[in-house]
Amino acid sequence: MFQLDRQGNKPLYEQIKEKMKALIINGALKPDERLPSVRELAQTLTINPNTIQKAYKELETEGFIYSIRAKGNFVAPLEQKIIRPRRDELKNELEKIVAELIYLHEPQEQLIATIQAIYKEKEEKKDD
Amino acid sequence: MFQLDRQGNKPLYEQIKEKMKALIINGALKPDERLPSVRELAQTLTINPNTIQKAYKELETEGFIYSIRAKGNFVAPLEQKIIRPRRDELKNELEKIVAELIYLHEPQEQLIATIQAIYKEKEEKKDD
DNA sequence: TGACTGTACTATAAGTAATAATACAGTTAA
DNA sequence: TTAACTGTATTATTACTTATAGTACAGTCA
Repeated sequence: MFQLDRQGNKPLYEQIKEKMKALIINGALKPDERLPSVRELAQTLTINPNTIQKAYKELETEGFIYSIRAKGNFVAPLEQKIIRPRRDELKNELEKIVAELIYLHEPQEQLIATIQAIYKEKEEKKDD
Repeated sequence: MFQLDRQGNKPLYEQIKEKMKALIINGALKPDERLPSVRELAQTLTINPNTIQKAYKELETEGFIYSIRAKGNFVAPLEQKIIRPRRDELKNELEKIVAELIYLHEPQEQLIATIQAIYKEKEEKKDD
């Protein structure tokens, strides 16, 4: 499914969160699709089940997945009420990055071309 | 100069790094301008000088400031050889954010308008 | 029934973050 | 030259975080 970096950079549970989020966002995991169980994924990645549990728990509070006791963890369909605040957060992070790119003299046209390329790529790969 | 959030969110030294970076990036601190001394800033923020020192040290290894022993820490002028790798890092982070914005159905035109607005704002405020 | 699920709890070890107190050596202005 | 400032380094201590380990409980389901 994915691999982790053990060289003490980021905490393992943070890495798991990021990887899972990426799979959900790029559509590799569909809404209501089941995630690997905590024990299963722990064995695959050879880490402790508690670490997976921590990652899943935070993904749930952030609205990316939901969990059903004794059945599993599942990809949460997009909820309208989550969109607005999350979009605002993302735009805030975006502004910092763009500000630094401007500081590095990134031309406006070039950055916009980059954005358009990302949209085009996602448009082509979407199959949901 | 700025304030810190003591409610255990992010480490203090990380917050200091971010705030200083922001001041450098938006031009509030000019190249070769002197930063507050570690003891001075520590007193202002009522935190430990070692915490400031840690932040400054990392800002130096990241190329944002340089330090002269017994004189102070200073804003580093932009170095050509730093630009390329840093720009690549930023574009990488940018791609993750844009991917999530697309997941949240942000229209391409709207995102581009946001980017243009940021450029316009920075253009107006630039006085270096 | 048996094997799977999520969840909870306790304990332990290692690492990180922050504070505190000193110390040393170079700069600079009075 | 002195006094007050600079960055830097070191050691110690405390609290928190990260990760592991083991165990347990209750619900699901073939």
